[in-house]
Amino acid sequence: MDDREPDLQLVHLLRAVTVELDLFAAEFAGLHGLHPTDVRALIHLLDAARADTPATPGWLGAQLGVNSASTTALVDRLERLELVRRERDTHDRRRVRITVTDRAVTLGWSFFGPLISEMVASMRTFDEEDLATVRRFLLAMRDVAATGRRNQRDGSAGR
Amino acid sequence: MDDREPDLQLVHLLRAVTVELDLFAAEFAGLHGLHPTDVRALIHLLDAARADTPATPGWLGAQLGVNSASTTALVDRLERLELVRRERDTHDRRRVRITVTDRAVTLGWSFFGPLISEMVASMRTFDEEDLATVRRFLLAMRDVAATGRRNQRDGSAGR
DNA sequence: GATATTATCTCGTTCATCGAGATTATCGTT
DNA sequence: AACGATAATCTCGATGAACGAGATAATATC
Repeated sequence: MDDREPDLQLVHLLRAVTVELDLFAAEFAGLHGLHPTDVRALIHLLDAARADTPATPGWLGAQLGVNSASTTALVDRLERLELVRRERDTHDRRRVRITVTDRAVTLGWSFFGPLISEMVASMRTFDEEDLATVRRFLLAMRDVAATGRRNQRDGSAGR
Repeated sequence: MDDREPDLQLVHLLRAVTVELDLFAAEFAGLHGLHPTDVRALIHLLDAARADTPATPGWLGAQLGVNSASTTALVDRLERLELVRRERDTHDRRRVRITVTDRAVTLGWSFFGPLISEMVASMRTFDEEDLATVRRFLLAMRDVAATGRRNQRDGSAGR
């Protein structure tokens, strides 16, 4: 907490935020008999539904960084809990479309709703220019992490 | 990605960053035969070492949100990999101090070093005032998440 | 010095995740 | 219009991370 370099302080602060959000999700998972991965999956699926992006097991597995066997088991779990449904794609019948149920939307809202509301409320203390700066910052950090991830994977394959 | 509410966009962007960082850690874990939890533990332990905060199994378990049995198993794993050592506290002999080895520091640096460097470099494109705004923002979001987590836990116990 | 509290660990069970490979559907070639 | 090649998903068996319940040991409290 007493980094000389002010920039390092920010790196750790960013990480502290991710730690808190992860713990928040884990707390929710435990309370509802879900596993952390289930919650992460739910987030991505709800996002996809809201953006009208078609979700498939393959896509979901890629989002979460788990292999195909685990993804099948994951979708099985969510289906058993009636949070998602599997539907064969009519155009490409190798594909399975994962759709979220109303129950999942309700559950997700009960979970994220209060948190999001609080966050938005907290953002009200920032003016437009500040928020634009923050957006620029977060976009930069996301890209650094995404690029770093690719480099890590590819670089290690090369040794 | 096309939220009407600009603030919601920022919430999702913040989450996108945490998703990327989690995937980065998972990637690293897989490459080194570690589990995601091991990596998370390592981060906290390296932080504690740098800040000279004494780390114990109980403290570590609280940081990660896992129970005492899992924490014991976790420390066993890390000890077997020679990333940490257990040392009985001389003053309170119920306590075990977890200290990181040089190997852990090296490993952690090889992992986070490049990412942190890239992040710091990217921060150079922001002036002092911008970074102060971002710091204020991240502190606010961290507190919202931390408070929300407590409310979630306490509120559900009350029903 | 008995009792309660705190910190860590042990045991047995459950189930998420993995690697390898099977299955089914589609695409491009000839 | 049959062919191997590629793609998407699923099955199987094995491994081990995480949990709950409770044991053990040291310290604090009365």
